[in-house]
Amino acid sequence: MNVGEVAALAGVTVRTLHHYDRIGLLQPSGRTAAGYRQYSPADLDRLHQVLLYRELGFPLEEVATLLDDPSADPAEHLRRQHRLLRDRLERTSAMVAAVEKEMEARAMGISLTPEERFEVFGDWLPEEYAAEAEEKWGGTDAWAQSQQRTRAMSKDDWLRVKAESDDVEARFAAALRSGVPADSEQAMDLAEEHRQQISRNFYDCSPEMHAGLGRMYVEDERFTAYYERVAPGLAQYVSTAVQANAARHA
Amino acid sequence: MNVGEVAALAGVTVRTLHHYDRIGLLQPSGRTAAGYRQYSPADLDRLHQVLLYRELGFPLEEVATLLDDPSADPAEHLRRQHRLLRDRLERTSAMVAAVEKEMEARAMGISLTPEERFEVFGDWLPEEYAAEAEEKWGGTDAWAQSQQRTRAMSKDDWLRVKAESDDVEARFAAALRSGVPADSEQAMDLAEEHRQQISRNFYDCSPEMHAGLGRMYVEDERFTAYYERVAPGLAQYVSTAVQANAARHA
DNA sequence: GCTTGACCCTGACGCGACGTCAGGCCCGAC
DNA sequence: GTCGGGCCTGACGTCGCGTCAGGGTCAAGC
Repeated sequence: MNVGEVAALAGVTVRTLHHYDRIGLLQPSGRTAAGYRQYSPADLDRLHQVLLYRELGFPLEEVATLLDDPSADPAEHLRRQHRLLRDRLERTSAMVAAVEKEMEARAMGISLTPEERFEVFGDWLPEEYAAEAEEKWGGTDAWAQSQQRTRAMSKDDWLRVKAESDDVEARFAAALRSGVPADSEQAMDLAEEHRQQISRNFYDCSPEMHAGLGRMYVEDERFTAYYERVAPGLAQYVSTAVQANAARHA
Repeated sequence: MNVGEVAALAGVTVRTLHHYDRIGLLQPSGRTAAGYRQYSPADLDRLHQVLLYRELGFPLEEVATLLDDPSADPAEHLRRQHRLLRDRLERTSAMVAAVEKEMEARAMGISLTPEERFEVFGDWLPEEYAAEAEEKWGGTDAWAQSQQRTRAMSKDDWLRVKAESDDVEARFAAALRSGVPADSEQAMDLAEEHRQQISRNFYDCSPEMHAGLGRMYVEDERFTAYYERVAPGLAQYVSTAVQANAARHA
């Protein structure tokens, strides 16, 4: 195969293959009389490895040493790639969860601290700054800001949305008071209503996402506090109902 | 907050913040008399957005236009980020699955085509090259190569491993012949043995991974063919048993 | 009040991984 | 034989910073 074909197959540009050739990362095993690069199956194999490691963020030079290490068999590469990909999967889900949390916080008018927001990034040097920064501007105008931001919605819209969610919360509280089990059909129906309300007014909320939110309601104190202010025990109640409802939809 | 603190909090270098300042992507809202950069909570907020979009692969200039677009409220950013992150999650799982498939193919001595290997990369221009390249060197020495590669294992080791898996396959076939249901305890025990064999000899194979392999045995014709050669109906049988076993372990 | 060490500033150059011409050769189809 | 598409080799440009160099700032301790 010549460069153009390989490039098309692998989804890279010809220039990239030229580059890999020049830096010695992937030298085609042959050339035609006219000097055309000729790639063998083994070359493609190597290219595949290169692209995987590149995708995983390795600098090309390191990729070269990895692949040229004679003491590393292909199975070892696969195991390493597998491990790294799973790490990445985990990190990405953490980021997804963080974004979902932020969305829900906005919807409920709760504002997160900067520390939390950055949590999913750096390579976490914890405490240290946490306390210090908390001091520095823990109780500023964050709420007002958050409120103001939601002003993609008009004030009327916002009031309507607020009324809607107040309504569901009140009915949740009533169910809790009258002893309706949190995993009963009635409670699950309320949860479903809650989910659809979020989807309509804020962001598309799948049952799985909703279950995640449910867990958060009891794990994050601010969300807990939000519901506990409506009625004691409500956070746990809503959490259970929401998760039961998600299980029902699975 | 001054640069050092922000950098530590966000997990970036001071130089990065300098850079973002100069290109106008994130200009701190204030300076001290001595010229020290002073970052406000709103600045941190913006930095957070910047880092998210950057992580998602946007060039900084585009990030700036996104964030400066006055017609885009924060909720829209969250929705977009959420969407992009889920795409990424999907792509990463696809890559994980591809690596697992490759590992299993190696373990079973099956070799994949280059097209398949690259499938998870490019932005897929399908057919077109597929047929052509298949022609070009569909039936080369790939098998021999693959065998040779596994020579991180000595020949003796390989024979032992092969004997082990032949044994389990034979017992699967026997169970199938004597009418033992594929989701019976007996079949699941065989599946579990299969899983542990893989883990011992090739790579750490969780029940979920094993279930994925099980699906592949009936979805990919080459894996199907492998088992069908041992006994007709065995691919489906093993697949069912493996998935049942995985469900039992969940 | 003065030193000291940690932190901050602004250039300015360097680098990795290519993108993007420019100028020219090659090759199969008509 | 010529024409369009593909290939070649420089060589310069770009993006997102890393890495000094040379110099001011700030709080702590003496």
